[in-house]
Amino acid sequence: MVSVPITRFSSLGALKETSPKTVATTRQRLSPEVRERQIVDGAIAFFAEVGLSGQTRELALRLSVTQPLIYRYFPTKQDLIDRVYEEVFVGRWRAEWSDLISNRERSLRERLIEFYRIYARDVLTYDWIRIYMFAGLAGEDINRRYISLLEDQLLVPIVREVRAAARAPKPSEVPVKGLEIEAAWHIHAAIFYYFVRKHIYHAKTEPDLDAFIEDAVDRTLDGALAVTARAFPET
Amino acid sequence: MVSVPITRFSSLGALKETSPKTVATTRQRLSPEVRERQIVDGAIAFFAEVGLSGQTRELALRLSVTQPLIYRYFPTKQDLIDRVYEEVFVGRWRAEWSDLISNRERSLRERLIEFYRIYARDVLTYDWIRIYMFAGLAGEDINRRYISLLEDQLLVPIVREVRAAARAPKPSEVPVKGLEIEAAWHIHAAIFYYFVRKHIYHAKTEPDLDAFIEDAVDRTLDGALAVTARAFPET
DNA sequence: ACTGTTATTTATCGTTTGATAAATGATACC
DNA sequence: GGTATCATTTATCAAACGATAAATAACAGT
Repeated sequence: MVSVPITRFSSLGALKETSPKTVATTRQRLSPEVRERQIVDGAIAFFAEVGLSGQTRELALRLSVTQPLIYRYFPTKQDLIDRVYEEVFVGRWRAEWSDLISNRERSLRERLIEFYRIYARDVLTYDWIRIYMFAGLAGEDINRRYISLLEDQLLVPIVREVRAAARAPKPSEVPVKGLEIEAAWHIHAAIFYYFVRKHIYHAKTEPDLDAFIEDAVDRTLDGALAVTARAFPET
Repeated sequence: MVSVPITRFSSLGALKETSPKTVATTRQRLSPEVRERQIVDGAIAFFAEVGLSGQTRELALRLSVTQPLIYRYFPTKQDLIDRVYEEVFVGRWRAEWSDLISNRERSLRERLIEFYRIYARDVLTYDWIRIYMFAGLAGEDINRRYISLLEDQLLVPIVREVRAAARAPKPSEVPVKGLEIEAAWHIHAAIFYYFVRKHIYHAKTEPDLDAFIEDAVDRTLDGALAVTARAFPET
């Protein structure tokens, strides 16, 4: 009931050294570009932590900004969420990763290990995996679109390489079965689930990430090769 | 503003045939046990679908009941959520599943296939996997407790059996490494992730579940055996 | 058939929350 | 240094939402 005057201060350090005469307990006027960037970044971290039903007031509090200011930059909360989706999901996939998988100058094992090291570092972050899961549970089609991308750009190439490594016929000769795609998913699932346990369940995980990825690729690739070789006994 | 009288009717068919003289557009008085059961079941389905931030009013609507009635059975919404957790998570794990894994009268492959067929049917349902993920994202410790249970009752036994099948030393002789537990997680992840794709992302998945499970066990177990055998070359 | 019990509903409260309008003040420009 | 611009804040609204109190009616027991 009693409106307590909240002492605000910049929690972001010096974003822009504008006449630091006083210790900025006063209002801070930033350029729209900088402020928008700050709101989007804050929203990503905030929604990743508490979910997309997090309140704009609490987000504003974390940004050390008043809640209506957010509405100057984003007309509705949904607009902000859409921007977060765009920011987090669009453009994280690198086209060159398909080439990395398909480059037969190195062993498939090495290629997969290198790919998943990069993918773990650049994609499977705390923010990404949580927002991805929140979006999935909310029924957004972003997940399905991303899965389509993965199948085209990652899983199908992996199946092709597994076939080649197992000296099995090319996909152009013998069509890819659904279970072979699922097998490629197994490799992916091993890595993905590790980060689900880490970032969503906050469970204990193997601390040596490089060793884990190497081991995960070894085991799941061995299995995929063995079953594929068994399915195509003749060369 | 205008309070529209909502025409209610029993959407549950005949729960209890109490003098079906009229077609029950009137208020239905159930025994507390039956009503509570109905609310809990409805809450499980409702929260699984829309998340734990779903509104009690909408839940009541789905139950064809008024919102305050829920509060007669559960003092707060959190109490209802806790009850949902208890109902969904507690007691779904069967103690005999550990024995199933450890029973060497059959091949490990067969045991794992049978276990995961049962586990998929009894545990990895739409309701369970979604509420489990919602709870994880909300930071509930239920997930961590469940993971501890899984490690003790499932993963450690699997590692023991993999060691035996690969003619490697027993865990009592050579301690289990973190990566071996992770390898057991790979098997689990393959199955689990299939249902995440199905129930959370609503993505297309292999329609033949039995075939999928058999194949998944084949591939991931092959990999686990190969790496374990490689790690212990001598018998 | 009458009556007491209590399951259920109607009405409503107080807070939360997304969103808007008006007031304020920091900065750029002359 | 004065002034216009507009980024930011203060004040507030309306709907949503959890929760409570009082009224109503279904059923059991006599």
